[in-house]
Amino acid sequence: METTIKEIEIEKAGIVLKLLGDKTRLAMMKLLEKNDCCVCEFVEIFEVSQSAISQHLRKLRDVGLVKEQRKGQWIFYSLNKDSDMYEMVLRILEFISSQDERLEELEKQGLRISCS
Amino acid sequence: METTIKEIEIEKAGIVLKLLGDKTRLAMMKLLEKNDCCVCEFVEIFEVSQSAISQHLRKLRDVGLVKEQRKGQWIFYSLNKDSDMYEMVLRILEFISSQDERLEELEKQGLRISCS
DNA sequence: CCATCATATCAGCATATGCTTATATGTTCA
DNA sequence: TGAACATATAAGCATATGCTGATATGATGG
Repeated sequence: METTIKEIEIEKAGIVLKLLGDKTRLAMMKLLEKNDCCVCEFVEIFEVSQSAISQHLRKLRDVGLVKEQRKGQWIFYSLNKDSDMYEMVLRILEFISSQDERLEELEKQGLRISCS
Repeated sequence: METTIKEIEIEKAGIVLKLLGDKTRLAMMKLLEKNDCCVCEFVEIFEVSQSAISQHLRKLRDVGLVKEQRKGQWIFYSLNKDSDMYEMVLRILEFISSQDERLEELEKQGLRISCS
């Protein structure tokens, strides 16, 4: 049973692929595939400043790949399933090796608990 | 019947996605999905210099996404089916709208014939 | 061999990108 | 309200990227 593929204009696809073409953003998206994450978790996981994380998330949000949901003090990000690009993004992420060890590492350090 | 997906290290996938994240390269790859093309065809299709095309092709070749085959004066490029990335690339290209009108346009102008 | 065509490479430039630091905004809780 | 925490934004900088024009390399055919 073939699923129908929603074709995407090349300009739009190019924008999405460029976004995914950054190692940090790609890892963020792969993490979001399985777990919603808050900004502070990303900051712990990736060795960049909170500002850098925030800027990455904004780019992803600006093209509709992720959405945010505030929970009190924290803002949780998740994949935007309503995006035209969602299907393509999922297909791409299937090829990416899991990044969950990064989360588990956090868990061990007790850093994940802070946001839940 | 599910096909097994070959997972890719995130660094490597990032490199490929970044390459595909350029509109010109993405269109080139989409064209190559269905047709081998020589450099001069790309030059006619895209409104950039021969130098620019050559540089794009080099990048694609350097990471193994395409391969070249000389035929006399011309060099024909094709997708490299032996690449670790081939499967992922195909999956991505499935989502991209066809670029074949560009080739047909060439055909009309009689420019395609020159390279065959 | 030389002119011509096809392609690659080099050098330089303008713009895009990703990062940091500093600062602003928003939320919680005493 | 004010301190502390979470997140976003602004400004500035270094590097990456894509392009052009000039030139080099390689093949063809008289």
